[in-house]
Amino acid sequence: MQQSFESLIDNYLPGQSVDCVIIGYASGELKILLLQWKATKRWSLPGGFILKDEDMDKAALRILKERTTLEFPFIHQFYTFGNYRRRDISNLNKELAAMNINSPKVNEWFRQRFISTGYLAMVNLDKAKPQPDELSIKCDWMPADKLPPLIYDHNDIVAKALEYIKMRVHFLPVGMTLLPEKFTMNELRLLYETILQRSLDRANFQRKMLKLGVLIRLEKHFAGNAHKAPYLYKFDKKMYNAFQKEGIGFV
Amino acid sequence: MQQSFESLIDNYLPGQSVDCVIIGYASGELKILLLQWKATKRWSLPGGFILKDEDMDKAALRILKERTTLEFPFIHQFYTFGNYRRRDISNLNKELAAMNINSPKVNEWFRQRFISTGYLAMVNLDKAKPQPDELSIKCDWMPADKLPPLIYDHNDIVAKALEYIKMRVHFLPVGMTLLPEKFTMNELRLLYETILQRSLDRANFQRKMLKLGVLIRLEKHFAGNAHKAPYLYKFDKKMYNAFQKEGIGFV
DNA sequence: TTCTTTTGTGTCAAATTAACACAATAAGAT
DNA sequence: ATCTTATTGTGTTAATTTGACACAAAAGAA
Repeated sequence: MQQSFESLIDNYLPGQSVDCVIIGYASGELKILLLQWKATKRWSLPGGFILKDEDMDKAALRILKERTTLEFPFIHQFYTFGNYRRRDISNLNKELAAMNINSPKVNEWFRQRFISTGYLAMVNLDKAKPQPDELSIKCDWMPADKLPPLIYDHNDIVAKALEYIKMRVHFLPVGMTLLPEKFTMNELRLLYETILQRSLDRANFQRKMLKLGVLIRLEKHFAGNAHKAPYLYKFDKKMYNAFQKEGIGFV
Repeated sequence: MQQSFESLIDNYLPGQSVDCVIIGYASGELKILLLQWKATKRWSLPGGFILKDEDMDKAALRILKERTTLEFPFIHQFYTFGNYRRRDISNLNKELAAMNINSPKVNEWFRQRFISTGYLAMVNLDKAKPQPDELSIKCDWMPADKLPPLIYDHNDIVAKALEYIKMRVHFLPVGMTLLPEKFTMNELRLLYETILQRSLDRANFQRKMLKLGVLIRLEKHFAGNAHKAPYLYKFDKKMYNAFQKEGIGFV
């Protein structure tokens, strides 16, 4: 590993990184995909570097794919973090030593100042299979509202991402990649409530969503419960995409 | 200049830049501050580089101050442009030659790939005094809706900035730095119409703005016209700031 | 059957929006 | 002084949206 990363360094743009906030959703909770580093046991966002001939967006997609083995139809760049002291590297030597890395080149690489751009991706937890990389001990989903302390400014990055998705949900449909293919109106509303951190009136939410025109009603879903069976819905991809492309759909 | 920039290069983060979209407002038009380069006569946004020990936000403020000799109470980072081929440097040699720059170091600097973060600032045109720098022939306000072709991807950067301010104006007060200290309700509404690119009902706009609570009504303004004199208003800075700090004031 | 729980839709007041109305008024014209 | 013109501040009213709650239908268990 040590060798391989050292040899890769020359392919990357120095000083630039991408950090991905991968949001998943399960059992009424937003989860964030985190890595735990072998050496330090500290948690961080999955991130990576940009190849010298690679668009930054493409780098984000590549990194996302590496971590989740999924393709993402939508990713959202939400902010770039450029504070001088955003990364605390005071323990870098120890950390690299603990990883058995003694290459001066690698040391120098991580010692640089990095400006990092945050990308948000959303994924259905059933589909995403976290893949810890060689430097990480674990790769796990953690509840967004009680994350452990993360390295550098990664807690700030997550906070910005959550703020960003909260903003989006106010005027754009959200859920395509967070929910399974078919879902009930209740599941969709619970997702919205989780994102917005407040409860929404069931009746009014349903009316509003149906009126928007991004949902297609499917067959009923008999869950075996002793009560009326809800309809299943799926997103009307054309409408959903149209909304996404409109960008911030004001005016 | 050539010498001085060459000597400055070592102080800057390589591959990183900041581009500023400085929006001004006058006579019912949004204007963008542009520079015209001596050598190529081509127009560009005012931009600059980030000092190695400088926060990126601070770099944006510094660059803005250099161009306008103003302090900005608010700047807004809106997007980071990281496409591999965003800068066309095919004529770089000619351009540098035309500027009498033959330093290989400077050549190499501009030949790098840059990832650039866009910052938006808004300024009252009466106050801002454009300062062409040594490499620029002109420094001028141009109407936002009919800009000349700009270098690199700067037209895209402006488009993103205009989209961003359009978004902001929907849920945050805008105008503090764009309008003079005192203004009429009509002037404020015209600004909003210019940003949103559509007309707004005069009566309803007035009611809504007053209800928001960010305006303080001042004395009447007798313009010497043969009709009823309008009130002047100023922003209630406390309220205005509160709105800004709430960030994207959703819930 | 009856009971429990959840769903889809209904209702209705309150708030907001959109469109237009109109008297008040500043200053020039008569 | 009075009339005229253009613009302003506020009023009105219908249409639409929002928020809160109501209620019958329905699925399965008791």
